[in-house]
Amino acid sequence: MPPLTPLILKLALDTPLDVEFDYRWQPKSADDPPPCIGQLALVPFGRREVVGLIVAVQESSVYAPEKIRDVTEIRHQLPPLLSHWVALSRFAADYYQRPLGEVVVPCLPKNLRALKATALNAALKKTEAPPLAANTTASKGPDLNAEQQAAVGAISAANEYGVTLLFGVTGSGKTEVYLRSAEKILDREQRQGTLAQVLILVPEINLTPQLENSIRARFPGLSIVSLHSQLPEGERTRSWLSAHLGYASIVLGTRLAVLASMPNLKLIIVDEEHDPSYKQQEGLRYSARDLAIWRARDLNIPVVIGSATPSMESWHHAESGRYKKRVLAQRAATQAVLPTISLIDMERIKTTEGLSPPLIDALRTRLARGEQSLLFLNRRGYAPVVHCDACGWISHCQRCTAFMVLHKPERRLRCHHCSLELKIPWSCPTCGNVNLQPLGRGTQRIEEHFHVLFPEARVLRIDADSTRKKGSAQAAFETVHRGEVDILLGTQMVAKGHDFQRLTLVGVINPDTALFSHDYRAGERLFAQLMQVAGRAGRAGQLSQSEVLVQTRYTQHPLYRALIAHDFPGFAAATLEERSSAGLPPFVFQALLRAESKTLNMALEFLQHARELLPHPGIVINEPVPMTMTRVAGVERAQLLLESPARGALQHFLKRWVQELRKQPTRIRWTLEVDPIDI
DNA sequence: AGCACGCCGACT
DNA sequence: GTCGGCGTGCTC
Repeated sequence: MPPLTPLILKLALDTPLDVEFDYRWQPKSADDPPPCIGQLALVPFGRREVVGLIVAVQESSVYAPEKIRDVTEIRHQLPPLLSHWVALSRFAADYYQRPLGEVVVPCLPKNLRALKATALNAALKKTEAPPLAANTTASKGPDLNAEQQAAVGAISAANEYGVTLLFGVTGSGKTEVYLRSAEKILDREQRQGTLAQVLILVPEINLTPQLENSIRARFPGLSIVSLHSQLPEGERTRSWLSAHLGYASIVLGTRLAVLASMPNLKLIIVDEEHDPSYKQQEGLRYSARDLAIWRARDLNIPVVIGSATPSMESWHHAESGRYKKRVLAQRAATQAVLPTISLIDMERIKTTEGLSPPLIDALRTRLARGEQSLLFLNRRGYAPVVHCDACGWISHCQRCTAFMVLHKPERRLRCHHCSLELKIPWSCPTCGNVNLQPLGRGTQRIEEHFHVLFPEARVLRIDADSTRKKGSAQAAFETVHRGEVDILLGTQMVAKGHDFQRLTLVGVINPDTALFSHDYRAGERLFAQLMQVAGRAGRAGQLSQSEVLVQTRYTQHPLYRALIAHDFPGFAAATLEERSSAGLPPFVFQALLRAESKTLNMALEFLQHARELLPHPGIVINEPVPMTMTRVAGVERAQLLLESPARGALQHFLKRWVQELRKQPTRIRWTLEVDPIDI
């Protein structure tokens, strides 16, 4: 019998050390199946055991033989992750400057990286294969208009990589284009006898169940799974396995689903592509939209990104011809028309509790007609600050560079940035004055005033505070849909997704602060948010003309002029012009090094040191500066902005720079963010 | 990141 | 006399 020769396996493990670890695998018998790339393995690591991904199988190691430890177990029961998936993970790791193991291990469901394989085995048993002639026949959807048909035709005809930007106002039927394109591609592949899968990414978890139900109804013969972070662990494992085994024809998920293993992926759709929640803000700080596009290119398949208010990056690419642009200019429901948007000039008008007479009149009219109104104020709580008229005391948070917000129903002052919470002080902490004043207005204060103004109206407030309990947001929205609410009032939570059939008025209070933000993306976000909330009105069409009223002190501001004209292209052109002349993205590429420390000086000194660490031709490294919100929960924060007109040059520098930074002896926590969206 | 070892202050 | 603070060192 020939000697059984051992193999060396290289594993990616979930550790900040940016190396792959060598392990020995010794066959027990001649027919012991050898491990292969893409399989998971349990290995001893230091004093514990961990699950890692096999990224190479070799004959020998450069590492001293006595230091190499044996693999504990290969997870043969799980088919290997394919090279496309590993390539995607490797790209994400390189691009966002993290070790491969920190990408590939945490994105697997917990049951796959557990030390015992029992849960994995149970989930494998429970994950059902679909009937092997799967029925791709879709139930009949609504008729498409000419624009929709043209978009579906172009998307589904493509047999190769290409990015289509589907630019369509809310209600123009983008979802229908997604579903019809998916249907055509699944059908085409089935007729060719190949298996196909479609990945649909959406920004919000709470909008997923609705879309999931409508997709299920459309494709009764197909297996459809959803993937998002709030899924119970067992279900998440089964969904993931279903995608990985090729059983699920459609995977619907939030940003984390972009890293789902889908061996037969043929089409990717990214809905509301501009939405900031596609950007992961901790750990691996990736953009799911950007990774989706990379993935499509690697697989040579089409990708559709859709929005009524595309990101400047995507719009720029569409204008330059790099992406194909498809426009849906009309609302799809036959009688539905766009709402009229008007500005209320707050410079000239007297208000009561922040509400102008025209807005109050409009609300009164809707109440009389039995129609619904929505009031959008992106500020929760009763008042953002409490103030003492006598001595000037203001409700600062002790631990953050922020104010404590007054929450009247809870009788608390709350910091929205750390967990700090205090009883409302009965008198001024410095001078004893009992007459403390709430300054400014939040949703609670408007709600209180509505009860005075319209005692007969049914008012419902929806914000993070009113929906703390699990399922309460869902329940609140159902109340609105049942028509049991006359005036809906809320923060950005009410701006997304829901079609309110009886809604004919949208009021916007105090959107102006974003116009003067230090963050150059604030305008882009405000425009998107206002278009989105405006889109809540007039979806059904059978009621009277819908109206959007925006209270502002800057009626001549170009953003508002474009808004009332429903002119996103005009707004985008002006914004891109500004970005180009100011040298901002998408015309330059950025990275941000952030440092956290007990004192601001330590953070700034570390960044200054980092700045001088390496020569950096072609890359501008700005002065270290304190972050806008310098202190959060007692930690001081500063940042360093890097800019370059060349993405490749920036990437090349970051790689070497991070290697140097990791070597620095430091007690300072730092993070690097590539393509930051909050500056 | 974990997890251990190691050397100094306030408690049963 | 021990419990425990977090400094520093290592992980194939």
